Amino acid sequence: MLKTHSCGELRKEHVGKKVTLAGWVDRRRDHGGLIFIDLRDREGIVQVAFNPEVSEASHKVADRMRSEYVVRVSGEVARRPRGTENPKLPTGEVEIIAQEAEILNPSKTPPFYVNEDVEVEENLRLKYRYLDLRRPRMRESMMLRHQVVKFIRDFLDANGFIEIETPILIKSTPEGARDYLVPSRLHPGKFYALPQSPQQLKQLLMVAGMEKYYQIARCFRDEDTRADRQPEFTQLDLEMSFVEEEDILCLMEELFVSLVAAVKPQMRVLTPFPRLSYAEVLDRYGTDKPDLRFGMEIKDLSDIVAKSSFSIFAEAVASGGKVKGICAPGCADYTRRQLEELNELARSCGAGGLVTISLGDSAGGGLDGLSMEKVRSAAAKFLTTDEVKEMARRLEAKMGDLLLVVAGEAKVVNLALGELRQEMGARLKLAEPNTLAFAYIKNFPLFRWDEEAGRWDSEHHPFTKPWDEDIPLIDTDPGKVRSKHYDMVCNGYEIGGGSLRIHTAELQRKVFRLLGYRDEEIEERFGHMLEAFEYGAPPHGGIALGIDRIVMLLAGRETIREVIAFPKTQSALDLTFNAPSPVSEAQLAELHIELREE
RNA sequence: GGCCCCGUGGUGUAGCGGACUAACAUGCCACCCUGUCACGGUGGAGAUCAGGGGUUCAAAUCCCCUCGGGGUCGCCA
Repeated sequence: MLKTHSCGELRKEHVGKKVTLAGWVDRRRDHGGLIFIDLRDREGIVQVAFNPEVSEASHKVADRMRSEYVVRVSGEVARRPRGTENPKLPTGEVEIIAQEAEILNPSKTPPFYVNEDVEVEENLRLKYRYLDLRRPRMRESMMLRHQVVKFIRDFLDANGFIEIETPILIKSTPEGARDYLVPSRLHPGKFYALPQSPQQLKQLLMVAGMEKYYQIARCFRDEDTRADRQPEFTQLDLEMSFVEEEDILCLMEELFVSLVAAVKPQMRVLTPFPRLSYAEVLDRYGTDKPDLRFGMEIKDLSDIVAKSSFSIFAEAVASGGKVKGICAPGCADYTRRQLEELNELARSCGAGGLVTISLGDSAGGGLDGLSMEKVRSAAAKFLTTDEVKEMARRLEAKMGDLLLVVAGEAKVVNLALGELRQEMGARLKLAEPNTLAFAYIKNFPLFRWDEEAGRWDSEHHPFTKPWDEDIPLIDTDPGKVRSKHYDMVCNGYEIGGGSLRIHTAELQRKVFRLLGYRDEEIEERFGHMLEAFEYGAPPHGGIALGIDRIVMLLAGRETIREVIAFPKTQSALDLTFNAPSPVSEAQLAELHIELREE
């Protein structure tokens, strides 16, 4: 090794030791006589003092050093003179008195600060990702990610799981997300596809008797990106045989509780993880991935205003819709402009509009003193004091609060209020950043009617097991069939999902038929699964968790790009390599591909 | 594909019709400086204001188009 110690590890116990360090120049302070270099490596920073009276030669070398030069320094670890210790550095009690120094490689002036944590345009960071990754924030992200994956592997190993790799070149299945395709050289006109997830493979591993499988699996989906979505991403994929739903949910709960305690002990995990039904979360939070770090629940007000002379409310109820609301605490003094923004948000969700009801000013106080003079609302003249009081009471409001009420079709009302709840939660900073509020969402419908295609579609995927008692409904009322699927959510993100799977060919075939596949299609696309299920497939189930999103939440970052070493842009470009790129005519010819004019 | 936001020295920002010959901070270069640690001091270089077109006596500033980036809806079984 070119070094005997790492910069970050040196403490006063090392005083007197002769050490050799190698790393990058984080900062240089030239005092004319004395030169100080903050030397940085992966583990941290230590100050090196170049004194011409100690070593004329190395002082000369230090004179040429600049930011991000790669240098090697030998010298003695010394206690810093009294009064010059730096409490901001873990190594701040000591410094290296340089005796020898060499520049291993100079550096151009970096295009952005490596030694300061300032915002830099993201495409510049991505182009020079190798410099960006030197910055402390990114280094911490990468280390955290490593610790998370390491912990998961150790945990699952201790619980009897074995890690098995599955192919990256596999078969295209037109259902689900758009596939990334790989042309075959040996089979003209045929293509492999990159896996969207190892779903079928892990089920076959259960048929194979592996009983407990997991994989840190790369998955590929050719769909548009988001802050929490990339074309390729990493899942913790796992599957178990002979399990019931709670076996998996409890195991994952144990995993996360111990994981957070190990890698982020300063974060609080709310336990036990609540199990909520899909219908319930839509009703109470307006989304299937609620942020449960704060309340502000959506309440049904339909019965209160069914007979109201405010026709928008009364008519919504009369035509089978709902009137629901949330309470924004302390927002009674919101300006017209602020209220209009919220109205706009509600409309963008498809709502006809938003009715806001300000309860007095921000003076606070109980509802007893509420009179219509203190109510500010476009609907004020149509509402009675009792109606407003009742609504306020149900929403657990007090004077000074703002009621946000939406009327219309239940689905739209929930969606709009869900968005408003999220928005108000963010504005009022109701979500504690160091808290992780996990929950399981269960009892999804198995099928959803696809208007466009005019047929039933799987809510998740066709291998999900229905409730036993609902199986007859597949023939009579598919929309009522409940599934054995569960999602794991945390702080408003869906971080994973799984299910118990169908393990008999008979039931699997029945589901495929409902989804509109002809028998020969079923054979062509899923024959391998159906046949496998005829050779003693055990009951099984599993879950897949988004590693990128989990690390993002643990790192407190806004996008998964912050926890991926080389992420892609929104338009799926890799700016470090400039991928995708054209290929030569020869390469195309070998793959039997001819480009067509667009 | 729709909608929204952003693009000004290397970096991050200010300027939002005339006082802009474009400001500030930092970085960079030179010189000075032996206890700094975001060292300090003096001086200097560095910007066709993303690109194109238009309105105007006058455009970084207003309008249109294009490009690039981000957010989001659709999409993500």
